[in-house]
Amino acid sequence: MKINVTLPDGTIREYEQGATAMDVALSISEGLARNVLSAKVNGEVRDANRPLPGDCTVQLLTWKDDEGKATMWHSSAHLLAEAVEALYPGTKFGIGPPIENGFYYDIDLGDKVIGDGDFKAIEDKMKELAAKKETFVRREVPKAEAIAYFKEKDDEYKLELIDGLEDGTISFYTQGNFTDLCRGPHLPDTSPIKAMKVLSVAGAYWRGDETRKQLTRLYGISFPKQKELDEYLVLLEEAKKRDHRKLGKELDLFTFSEKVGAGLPLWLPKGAALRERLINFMKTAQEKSGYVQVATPHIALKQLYITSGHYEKYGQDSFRSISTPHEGEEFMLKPMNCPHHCEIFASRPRSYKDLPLRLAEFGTVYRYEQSGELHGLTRVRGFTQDDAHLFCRPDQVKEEFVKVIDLVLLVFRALGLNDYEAQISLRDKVDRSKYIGSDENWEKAETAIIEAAAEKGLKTFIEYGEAAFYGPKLDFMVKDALGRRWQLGTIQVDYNLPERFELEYVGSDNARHRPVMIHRAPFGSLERFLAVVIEHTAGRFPLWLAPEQAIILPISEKFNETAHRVGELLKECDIRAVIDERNEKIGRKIRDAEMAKTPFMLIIGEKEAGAGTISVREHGQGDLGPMSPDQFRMLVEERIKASLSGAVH
RNA sequence: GCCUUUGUAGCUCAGAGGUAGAGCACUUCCUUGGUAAGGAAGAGGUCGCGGGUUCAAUUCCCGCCAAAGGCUCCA
Repeated sequence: MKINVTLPDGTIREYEQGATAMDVALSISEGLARNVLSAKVNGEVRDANRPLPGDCTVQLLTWKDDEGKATMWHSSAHLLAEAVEALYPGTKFGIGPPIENGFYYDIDLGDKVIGDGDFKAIEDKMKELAAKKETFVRREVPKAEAIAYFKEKDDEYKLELIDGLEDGTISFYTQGNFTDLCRGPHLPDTSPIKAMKVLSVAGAYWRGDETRKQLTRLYGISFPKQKELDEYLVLLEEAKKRDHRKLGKELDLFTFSEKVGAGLPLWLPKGAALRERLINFMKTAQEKSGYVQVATPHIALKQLYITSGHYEKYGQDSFRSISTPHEGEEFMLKPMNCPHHCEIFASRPRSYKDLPLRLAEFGTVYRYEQSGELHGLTRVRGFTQDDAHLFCRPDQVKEEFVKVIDLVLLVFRALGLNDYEAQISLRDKVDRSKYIGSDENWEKAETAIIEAAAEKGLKTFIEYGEAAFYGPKLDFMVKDALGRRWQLGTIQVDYNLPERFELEYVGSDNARHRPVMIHRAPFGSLERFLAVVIEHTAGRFPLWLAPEQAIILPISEKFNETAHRVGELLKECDIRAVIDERNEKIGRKIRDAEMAKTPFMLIIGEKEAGAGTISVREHGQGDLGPMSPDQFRMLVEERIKASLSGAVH
């Protein structure tokens, strides 16, 4: 009896009954067989050495495939566990899955505390075990046996996991002396795991539940070649160098003060200049798109948030309300701008002819994040949103969505964020009880979002059940220069607030209708967005955004006066330039300007002063030679135009 | 909030149970120089804050604050 195996290229090969994916690989080439980590059989990832189920399709997975990596890392997690058990007998094990970059294992070490000083020993043990080329043996076990095994080991975590499994679907994997409850799949043996590193240790609640015991989580990563591990470690170093907290300090962008409070960034002049530039950029773009600016105060009566529903939902996690000398009067720091904007909409009767009404505000909001949540500029307690609320008729949703997408893409282009996709978050397919708003409106909005995204040619994926209870949304996922993913730019449809604030407009039928509200923030928050921009550009901001576009470097103090004249000239053509008048040699001034990542250095000495030119040096590029100030102006204009190309409409 | 780690000059970091050090930055002077660090001198720290142990604490212990890596949640 033979079985037919269909390969991805469509060829069909014949094998003996009981053949494995590894046999398939071997029949193609030995080299391929060496690289096979697991295999996709009829679309399901399985062990490479597990017998094929009969006629099937087989896709061999190697390190090049995400699933292959996942197999490698999953097996590495088991290897980590084996090493930990060998070093710390009696350790209990939670779960140990592969993740986007590597793997982790949650363990309970009892009273033993593990720190980074212990990593080396664990890595050495892992290497020792991996080199033994231990086979991963899969075994299906009856539930009773599985329970007995982990009762013996006194591992309550595994027992709890088994408790949730059906008899007949339980499998164990064993490599060397370590046996784990596991669905798999795994590598044929431990030998492909050539280079590994324990990266960090952290606390993690069992099953992510704050009320349950906190386990020790060990993060690690592994590679088939030492060189790849080294490269990965270099990438981590690069990420560290680009860390916006570090660059923020080095480039004098922002700071924090214990006296002011955690999570409350203080913007220094250069950082504030970045913010201003982003705000002006967005204001200009929004004006073109028919937005109007509004302004609202930083506090409002608590009742406002009771009306909006935010108090009930988030009141506990907000700043405590502010009381006044007046008995019973309470204000709150505003955690969002939408209720205020709703009241602006409601301030007078609205006609369908007024819609869409697009209210925009760079509104600073305050939210009490838990202390452990704070992180540089990406997670703060006070931040400024490039917020706007579009009040429109249900039939206008799609058109507005298209326009907002344009705005988001404009931002991405202007900052060189060219790798992105959009997540369309829709209702749960089955359970619709948790959503408010009529079925008809939801369908209209969901279709509108899908169509708008398609019209703009966005690369999208749909997530069912990810919509907010008050409406569907579109979120942009952006990859930065180091390939890290960020969620930026969100557009949300909201049926809830217009309902709660009883917003109405008069339709062409002279009847009252409820408007649909769209929340949108292309930057999200200026703080978080700048953090991403800093890390994406490594502090080398696009010319249009750079706080200082040029620095004038006189060769000696004799030319400071000429430098000032040039400075005035540049100011007149809106080029932001400063002068380094220090009593230092030119080499020193250049070095400092390079370190400060100033885009252009303009050198002025005897030659230039005589010829009425400036010698231009570009950051990271070197000397561009002498040119007239006017030529330099054109160069700057060209560069800005190029970096905003397509961004100007 | 919880777990692990950390907190010494503006920055990066060394150090030790007997009340502190380097480099850079800063100030002054010399130098007036051509594409990534010129030279000299000087100033600068209650060693995160508060308690405890000790003859003596910045060092050891406890508490708090802040930061880092995670967990959880997110309008």
